[in-house]
Amino acid sequence: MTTNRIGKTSSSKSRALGKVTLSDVAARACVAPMTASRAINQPELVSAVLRARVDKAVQDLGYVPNRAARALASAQSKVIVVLVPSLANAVFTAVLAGIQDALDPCNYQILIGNTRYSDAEEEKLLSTYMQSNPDGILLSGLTHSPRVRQMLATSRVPVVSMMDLSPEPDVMSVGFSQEEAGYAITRYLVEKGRKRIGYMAAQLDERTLRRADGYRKAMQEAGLADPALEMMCPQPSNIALGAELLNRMLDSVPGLDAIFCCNDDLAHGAIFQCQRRGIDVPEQLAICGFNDLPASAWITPSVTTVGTPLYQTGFDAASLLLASIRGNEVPAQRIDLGFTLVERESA
Amino acid sequence: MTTNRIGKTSSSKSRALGKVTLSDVAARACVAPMTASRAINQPELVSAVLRARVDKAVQDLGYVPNRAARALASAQSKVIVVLVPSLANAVFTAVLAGIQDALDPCNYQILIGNTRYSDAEEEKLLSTYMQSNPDGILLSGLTHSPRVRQMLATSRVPVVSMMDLSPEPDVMSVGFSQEEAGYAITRYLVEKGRKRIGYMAAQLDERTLRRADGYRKAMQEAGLADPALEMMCPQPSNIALGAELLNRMLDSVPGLDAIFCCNDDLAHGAIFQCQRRGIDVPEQLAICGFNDLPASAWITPSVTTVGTPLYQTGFDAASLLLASIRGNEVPAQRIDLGFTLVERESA
DNA sequence: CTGAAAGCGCTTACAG
DNA sequence: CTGAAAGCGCTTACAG
Repeated sequence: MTTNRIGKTSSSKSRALGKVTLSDVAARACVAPMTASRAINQPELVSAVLRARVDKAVQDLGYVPNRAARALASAQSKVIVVLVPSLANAVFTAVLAGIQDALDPCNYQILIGNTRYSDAEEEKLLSTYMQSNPDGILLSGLTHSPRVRQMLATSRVPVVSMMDLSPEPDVMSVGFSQEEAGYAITRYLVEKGRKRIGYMAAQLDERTLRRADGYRKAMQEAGLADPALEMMCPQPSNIALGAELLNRMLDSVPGLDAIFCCNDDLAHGAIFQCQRRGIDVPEQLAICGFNDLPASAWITPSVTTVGTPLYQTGFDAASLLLASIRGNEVPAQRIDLGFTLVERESA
Repeated sequence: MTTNRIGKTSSSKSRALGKVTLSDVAARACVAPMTASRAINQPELVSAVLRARVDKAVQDLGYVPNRAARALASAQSKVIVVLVPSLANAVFTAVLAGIQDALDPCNYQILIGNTRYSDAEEEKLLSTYMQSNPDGILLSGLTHSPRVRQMLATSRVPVVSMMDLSPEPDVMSVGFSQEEAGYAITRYLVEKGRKRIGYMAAQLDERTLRRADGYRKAMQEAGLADPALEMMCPQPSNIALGAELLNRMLDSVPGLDAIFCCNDDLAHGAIFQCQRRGIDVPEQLAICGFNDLPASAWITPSVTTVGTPLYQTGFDAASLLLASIRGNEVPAQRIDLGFTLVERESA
């Protein structure tokens, strides 16, 4: 009941935070700091009486453990670093939701880094986050700069790559084959009888390029390949760019009758622009997207696209990382979550 | 050139991370640890000769500072906590982008917490993050649970609230008046001659409710108020819900000739559904959104909405927090960034 | 089940 | 400009 601090030991001398420490709790509970520590972190190892005294002291004093001190003493940070190339892109916020749900029960602190599709940013973020001695790292994609690879290697911290599958057996990865997905959707258009199928890509990150590989493979097999059909644009992907690139492709590619957009944003922009220009989709021009973002089901015409396991990728990648951190039998080094073809009105 | 570790002192006994420490660097550079620390953190205080020796040792050894140790010794975490109610919502990723840009040069570590619009989650996240002794906190919104307010008060950490303006003089806040914005867009519809103006809201977070206040005020002033015009739905906001709520409002509100949607997602869904049902927007039904998300300019009809200073809110809130942390003259406790009416085709 | 000692890796505060 | 000492708040490793 009483709230005056009996036995407060931490002097308010110099560097202290002036906060309640474990020693304060211990003093008030009349136990050793060690016992207070156990009562809080491994209560089953402490007798009921002392545990109750410590609990009460924690309450009375409003004790908040100091994470830095614990990390230092235990050499365990309870930090997991997640690096994504974008937060503006709904793709990665969906992945993040899965990660959060998987990590939530385990009391890890998640350090989210936004690399903005830049190797230099990734290096900078990683080297900063390495100072926190993360217990594990979640990375987007398979290809990284030499410096990043080196930091990862020397740190010996478990790493799981998300979004694509690694061919290397010792790399943990969760996602699906970007190339196969690109192949599948192109194949779909070919089977619909389309002949002049364009590929509209932005950002040109590694996933976009893998999808392009799949696209090319399908086009070659069908005898429809033509470099003029590819519109590769390094700018960030968004709706406005989709509209612009549609104009450009229409101008530069004679006979164009279908477009595979490397993501849904671009497809939305292309479809909106077709509406404005009075181009009938899919009659005159079939348009496909990628990732099946929420709007794709609602736009008129609704968007044929590739459904990708975004949330599940995050969830499974985090779970795999957790297993690896705990030294458990890792269920699989490589989790292929697959993808689905979502057939709608636009193609 | 040589890379064998002369003078490596950290024994690989028990708890150590087995990593290179400041002492290792100091030993290799033949200086005291203190000097090595200075050479790294305040190089201007160290002679050029020693600085060079330390730099070389850092390079040779691949030294990575231990953030936990520094935090503990200096009582400064260099951590800033950011709590947002959603990451799926583009509104908050835009705010986050501003925060990142403002904090980027200052070497702060950003801890992003997703409260999922839940007070309980907010409490849990905050109490976890408090263990990191943050130097500052960025919060979304003005209203928080008693426990959150208490944690904030006892910690004495600087806090800036984002998204709305606080009436209290001692609360730092950056954003704009949600109520005035709701009033302004409703007023706009009134002046367009609309009589039966509905309010479509989801999530029902505090901002949505303030906008409702503004809506009601405008409707009352115009003598058009009618509770039947309000569709308040606590579910999370998204396009699908916008479509569904449109159906419900059309069924339940006779004579409805306009809708102010509490955000653009809802407006998009409503417009898509109107397209499907063959309802002419804005001829038969005017539709307005809120926040001016990228798609709003591209949908047909393009969406009349309220442009809000999302990025700038994040940037200015972070800057204000930084100033407050540094104990600088805080330029203003309350930064009103205003909003704009974006007139397009849908209303 | 409980606790005294030592130490995690760094920085503050001081002395030279 | 440089450094020896002490300490940040906690946990490991050990002893009882």
